[in-house]
Amino acid sequence: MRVTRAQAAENRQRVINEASRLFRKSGFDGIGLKDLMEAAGLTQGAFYKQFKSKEDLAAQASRRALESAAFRWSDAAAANPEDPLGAVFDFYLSMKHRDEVMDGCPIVALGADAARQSSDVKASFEAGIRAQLELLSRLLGETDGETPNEKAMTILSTMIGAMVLSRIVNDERLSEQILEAAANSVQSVSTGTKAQGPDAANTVARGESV
Amino acid sequence: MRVTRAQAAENRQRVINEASRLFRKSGFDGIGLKDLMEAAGLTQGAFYKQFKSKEDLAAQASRRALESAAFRWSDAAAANPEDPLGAVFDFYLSMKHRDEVMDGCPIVALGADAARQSSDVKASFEAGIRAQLELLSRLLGETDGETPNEKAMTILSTMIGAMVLSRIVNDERLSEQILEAAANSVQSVSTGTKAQGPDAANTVARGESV
DNA sequence: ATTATCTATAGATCTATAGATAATGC
DNA sequence: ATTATCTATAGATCTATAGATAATGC
Repeated sequence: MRVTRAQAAENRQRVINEASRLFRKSGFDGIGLKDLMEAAGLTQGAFYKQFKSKEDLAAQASRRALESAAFRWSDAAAANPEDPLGAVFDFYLSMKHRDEVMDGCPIVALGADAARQSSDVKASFEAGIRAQLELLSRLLGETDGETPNEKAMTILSTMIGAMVLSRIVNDERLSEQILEAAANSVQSVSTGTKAQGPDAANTVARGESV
Repeated sequence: MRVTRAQAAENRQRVINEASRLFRKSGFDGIGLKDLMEAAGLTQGAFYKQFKSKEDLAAQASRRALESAAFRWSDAAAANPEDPLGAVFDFYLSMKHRDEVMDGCPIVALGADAARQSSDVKASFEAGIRAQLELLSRLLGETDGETPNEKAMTILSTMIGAMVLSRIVNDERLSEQILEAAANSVQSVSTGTKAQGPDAANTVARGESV
């Protein structure tokens, strides 16, 4: 039954990865150790050789989720060198992102939960939030030393709030409108221009050619 | 043991009120029926004469929480007829609000949870969100018929996102900066002016005299 | 010899139901 | 007679631990 040290380390990573997805889907309290371990192909009994407690896993999984989010952000930015910032907004504020809770932004999926968790979990989130603020600041061209940048904080707040709202409401149309309004807003905040009419601004926010 | 019909109705309201607070504090999955009923001075056994299920109570309590939030918004607006919108921002984006989870904005406290709940719970939230959007639109003087208003959606997103973020991070200073950045932003979006320097804008956002 | 994982289980807690009780409401 | 609440409990599930097992690592 025992496996190699390398295999055990790999198993541990798989548990953390699955947990980072399943916690986002169900909340920290919405899924048990049995299901978390089974998702990684193990049984519940193996849990406590790898983790101190469920809370410990929550902190590890949160860190992983936020690292994964950082990758998605920089991937999106890298995919469009013309307008990296617009690409980040475009991907983040999309219906696709709204519908993929398990792989989407952990701040949206677990934000309310995280505020109630241990300081370790919150530390995982804080590190991820700082990373996103720094990326935004850099793309805004406002690395004025005094990080975190105010404009970046505003933009991140708008993005997260919009995604939270768009996931709560039943009305598909309202959900989409909220995302579009946020896209227009962050776009105009980032360019320093005043918001245009919905249609024009929306086109810009979506990165389509004019 | 039986009580009058009026008393029973009152008991029911007390359960809903307590639940609306305790769910915000602990999440829908973070508190059980036993504790919810005891908070209202009853025992667990009385629950199912009043509610169909825990999920049913979650929907009722969500509605109550959002109604209560609506009152706080209009109270804040009414308290400052000179600048009702600024008063709403001021109260919402305050450290006090950040620290009073049980009586604070349910969208922030339960947003991530609500997205996973039944359609009934989401309907409770959606109604409350629409009410807040309408109040914001009205205060913005943009009741252009086509509700919900885009500016209102952006402002609400920013407020909610900022509060979510400010509650997650351990660092008190960062937490406060996020709220201040959001206050500056929503203030400048609502007045249509471009954001000023942090200090000046902050003064305005806080409603202090210049 | 050590140990990663397994099966099994302890003890607590969760939602929901059943039946008793005592007061209301007719 | 009806019923709001109570006590008690069923049955499921949760976190965490204990001891067995079988393979690794020395």
